[in-house]
Amino acid sequence: MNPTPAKRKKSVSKKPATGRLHTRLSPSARRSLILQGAIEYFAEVGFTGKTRELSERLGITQPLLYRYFPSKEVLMEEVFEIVFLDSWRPGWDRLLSNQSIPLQERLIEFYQDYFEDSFSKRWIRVYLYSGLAGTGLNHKYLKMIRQRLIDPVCLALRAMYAPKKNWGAISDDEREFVWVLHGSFFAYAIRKYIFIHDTKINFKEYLSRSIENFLDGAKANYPKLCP
Amino acid sequence: MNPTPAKRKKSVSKKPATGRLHTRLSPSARRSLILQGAIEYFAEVGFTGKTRELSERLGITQPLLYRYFPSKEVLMEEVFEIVFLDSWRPGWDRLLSNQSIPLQERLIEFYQDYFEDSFSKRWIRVYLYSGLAGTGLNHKYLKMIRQRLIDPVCLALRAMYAPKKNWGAISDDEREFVWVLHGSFFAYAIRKYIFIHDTKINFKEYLSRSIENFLDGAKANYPKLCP
DNA sequence: GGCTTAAATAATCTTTTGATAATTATGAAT
DNA sequence: ATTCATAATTATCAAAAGATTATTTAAGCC
Repeated sequence: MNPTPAKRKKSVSKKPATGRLHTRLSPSARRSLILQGAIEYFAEVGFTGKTRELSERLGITQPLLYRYFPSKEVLMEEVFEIVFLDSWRPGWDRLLSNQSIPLQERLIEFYQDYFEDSFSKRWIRVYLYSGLAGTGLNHKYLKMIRQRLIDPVCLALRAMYAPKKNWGAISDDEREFVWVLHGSFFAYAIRKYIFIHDTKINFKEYLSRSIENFLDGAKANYPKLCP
Repeated sequence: MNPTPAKRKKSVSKKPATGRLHTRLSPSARRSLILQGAIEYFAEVGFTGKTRELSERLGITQPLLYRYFPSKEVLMEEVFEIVFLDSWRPGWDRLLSNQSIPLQERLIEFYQDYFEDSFSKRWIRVYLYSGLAGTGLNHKYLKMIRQRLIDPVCLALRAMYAPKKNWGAISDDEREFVWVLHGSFFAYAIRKYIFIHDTKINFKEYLSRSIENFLDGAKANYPKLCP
């Protein structure tokens, strides 16, 4: 039996300067702030991150999160959704299919952007955490990459190296051929940002060299994929 | 105030067949069993897995884990250690440097093994969890791969495609060239086992095609890496 | 078979953390 | 300035999960 129910320490206001104890925002503004903070936070610490810590960073109380998101899981799902699906620049579709530029240059430009946006320190952890957590979003993401990146590159390779062949629908073998390139960059990002593997290379040179090497191989081997 | 301290239900023995309530093993035997079970368990569910669940699988009580490992973290670290460092078959060193076999065949054979052992459903999650958790083991692992795989392949590429050039020490540019191949397979494993991406391809053909494509590119581009 | 050691268990503690209920106080409308 | 709807807080719950203590019991030894 506790003798006295241990009176709580008087809470010290975290914004002492202003007279207001807290700011009152419109629901949409607050919701958006929370979401942005959550992306930031989960990207950094992973999805085992704690709601209390998140709220602290946001400068709000933990229960307030629950006013805007019914559960941590729902909040996480919205973060996934944004990171996975809203991270494709619309211009990339045009770029990748733009036949007036050599494929090599298209790929270099695309991957320079893509490393800034997606294969970045900011996102790469989210991808992996999401994958490990087994959310269904992975499939949506892979499907998007297939439709907007893999398949267009397949078509470009056909046009470049075997334009006269009688190709049917794009096969999984062709797709895997292109995934090799994409995967090698994905793995590079993991090594760099997850495994913290530092190398003294010129990134831009690395990029063009990898792409050039890929295309040189493709010239010899992609045509063989025609049934 | 609870009226009566709620007598616990009489526990039902989980091994009812035998007369013994539990088996008594030597410390080393029990420890080893726990470690094996932990590898199995954490590989399956990740390192957010629960000690209670692990103990249940092992057919022992949860506190018994603490008799052999002071904390869950220490147990996890031992699992990492085994998975990362004890997973290199000694024969691979000889295979990769065996100049009497074409490099292409050496690589195919190596990666067939490596996909069985390391880039397997069993291990790939452990790699990623360990990386995300930021254990120091990543560096040891990368160093091992560099010394035993990347560098030997670099030397083989030099010997094959530019034997007369005057190479110095292996450069990071050369290493990254080879990491592209390794990374593309790593990414393939992640797609397959983490993102559960199913493709209808013949794996062995995929493997040889990727390696062939890599080597065809290397023939044209690896010599350019000579300073 | 009885004795003893320590392997193993049962019971329990404690901390962490997601979530809810009750209360306060902000800022727009009047 | 007063009112009032609701944004935000304080206080609290409840379950989960790592860890500890006290007790039981299996197996080697005489």
